[in-house]
Amino acid sequence: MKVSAQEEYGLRCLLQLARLAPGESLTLGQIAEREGISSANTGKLMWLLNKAGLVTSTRGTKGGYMLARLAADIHLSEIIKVLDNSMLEGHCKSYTGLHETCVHTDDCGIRPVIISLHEIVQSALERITLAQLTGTEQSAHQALYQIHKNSLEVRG
Amino acid sequence: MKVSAQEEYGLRCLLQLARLAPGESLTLGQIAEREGISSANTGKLMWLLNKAGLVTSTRGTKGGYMLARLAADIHLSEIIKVLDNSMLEGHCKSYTGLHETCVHTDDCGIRPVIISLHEIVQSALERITLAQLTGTEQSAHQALYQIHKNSLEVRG
DNA sequence: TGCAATCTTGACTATAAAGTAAGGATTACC
DNA sequence: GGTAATCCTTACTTTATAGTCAAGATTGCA
Repeated sequence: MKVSAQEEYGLRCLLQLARLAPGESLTLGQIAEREGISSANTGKLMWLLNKAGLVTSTRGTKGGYMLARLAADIHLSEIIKVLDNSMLEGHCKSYTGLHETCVHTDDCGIRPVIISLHEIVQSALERITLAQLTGTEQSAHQALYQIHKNSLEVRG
Repeated sequence: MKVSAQEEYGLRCLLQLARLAPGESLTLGQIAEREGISSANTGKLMWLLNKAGLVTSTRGTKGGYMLARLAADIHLSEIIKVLDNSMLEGHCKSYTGLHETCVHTDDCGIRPVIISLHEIVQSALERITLAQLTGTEQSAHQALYQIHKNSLEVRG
């Protein structure tokens, strides 16, 4: 259970764009340099983000990438979904009903756990926007920590 | 961000053992058959779980696997940790301080998010025991859903 | 128009995760 | 002791993920 490379670096690239002043843009090379990854790899990620409508791109000289919306309107849940929307694709195919001979269809104690985990993570990601991550490291951490702490307090 | 195959099937194998009456055990072949995966693969998973002290094994005729503790004393957090304890091993090596030239050391907006996500998931897994999963599908789901719902209610 | 800068696309390679196979070691039973 | 059942261990194969490369398409500018 880990954040994939694609998720992490894609999010990093978006964060670079979110830190720009309004109207500014960055080229592939600039993003790649700031993130310390190759242009080729960055290109692949930006293509995904562009296809999903999270960024806009312009080609040719003076081209580059910008966020398609305000950073405050882009939630982490949407970003993660674009970069790897497969958390619910369990290895047991019965989740999606595709594999009818699966031995777990009747008495599966695992599926509800995976579904609940997905909901918990998703609801945390829905509460954080790109804009919140552009602040200091401390403020971003506090925002998420608050969510975590809340869930602890209620249970006692 | 998904549950790995090793995590899912390892958990499934433990659940088979948790459903046994006290003193009963299952062989590799029996576990494999019930889970619909190969004996070879099951053997690898059980070896991991045995090494970590979650199950005990006896060799030879009449051998097999049992839980090393009561199912009510085994929390999902421990199981996941054994099967894939790498959620915090981010792709950016600055998380662990291993990669000193990482461009993100000073101004990393991502690390706190990953750390917080880890804490949120971990705290949910700490609240669920294997015993809770042996009940009906409904009861297990409800246990986790409650945690999720609590975190929502506090935020309003 | 021609050139340079840029994004786009598809095929390729490398690395990590998952799964398989086979022989060795241990135990129970006769 | 011998034999059959079982777990243990290492090496191998397959598959999925990550990352790279090179050629193509679009744009701005002289």
